[in-house]
Amino acid sequence: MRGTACEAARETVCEGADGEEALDIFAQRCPSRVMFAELVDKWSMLILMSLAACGPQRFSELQRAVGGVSRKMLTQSLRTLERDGLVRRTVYPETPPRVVYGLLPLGAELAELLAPLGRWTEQHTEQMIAARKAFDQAHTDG
Amino acid sequence: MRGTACEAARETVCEGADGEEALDIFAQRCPSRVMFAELVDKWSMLILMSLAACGPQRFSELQRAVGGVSRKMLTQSLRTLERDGLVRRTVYPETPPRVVYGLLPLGAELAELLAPLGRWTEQHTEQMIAARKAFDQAHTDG
DNA sequence: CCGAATCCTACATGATACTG
DNA sequence: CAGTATCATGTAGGATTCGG
Repeated sequence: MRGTACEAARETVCEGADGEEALDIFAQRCPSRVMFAELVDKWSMLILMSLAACGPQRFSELQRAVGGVSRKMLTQSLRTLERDGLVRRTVYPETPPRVVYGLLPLGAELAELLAPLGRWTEQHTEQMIAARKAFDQAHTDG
Repeated sequence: MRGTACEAARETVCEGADGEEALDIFAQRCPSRVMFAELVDKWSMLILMSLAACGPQRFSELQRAVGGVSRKMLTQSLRTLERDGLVRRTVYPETPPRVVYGLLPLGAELAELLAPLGRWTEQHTEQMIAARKAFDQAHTDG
């Protein structure tokens, strides 16, 4: 509930001197907000969901699984996920090299929250498109 | 589970001629993917979460609640949410004008999936920052 | 096969000023 | 108060090329 007073001082520097629990994604400069902004990235979320649904995958498998992702964005997103402790990168020194990405516990936890979001989107896409169409028609008389 | 074969043809045009259930956020050109990419927007998600946590709010209240959002982005995000049937905009023709935004059922549903995501982020921010620090140190010898 | 490094463009976003 | 319009710009992200 974000505390008792929703309209209260939200400009708290997000980390009180003594009180804990001060991390707040609604606070502009809070580390939580920064992390949140990074996590709610299209590619990162799809990657996590794919790894959760299909298990560890190679780079090229992931690129095929996540439709439309470029090598650059895939690499970049995987790096960030690895850096934050969500994904583990394993290199098998063969020739040609084989690299496998898998979820760490932290990433698996997060992926469990993401899956419902993905399902919900698929199940309500038509409804939202219909709403959009209605909205656009109602505003045709501009 | 994304069907049985995870490595199967993901390039399905996302909408079979007869079969339903074809909406797939992993498919590049699927309407679901487009919607998904729109929904996982930093500002939109924070707005939905704020409305869910604090109830209907005025424009300026929302701007204060969602730290760092500009009027432009707030307006733009609210328009999209309204267009997609997630948020309702109510104008009270007073002077000065009063405009209140509230969740429609569809938006409330989605917000329920978003709240855990926000909490999880706040609860694991420190852990991710620690992982990041460790990662960066391990790669200092580059 | 798995990336890193460059280059380059379009769009997202902020800043600012104006309106009803 | 609640926007809209315009301009400026940074950067996300695609295309391409090179390396291990």
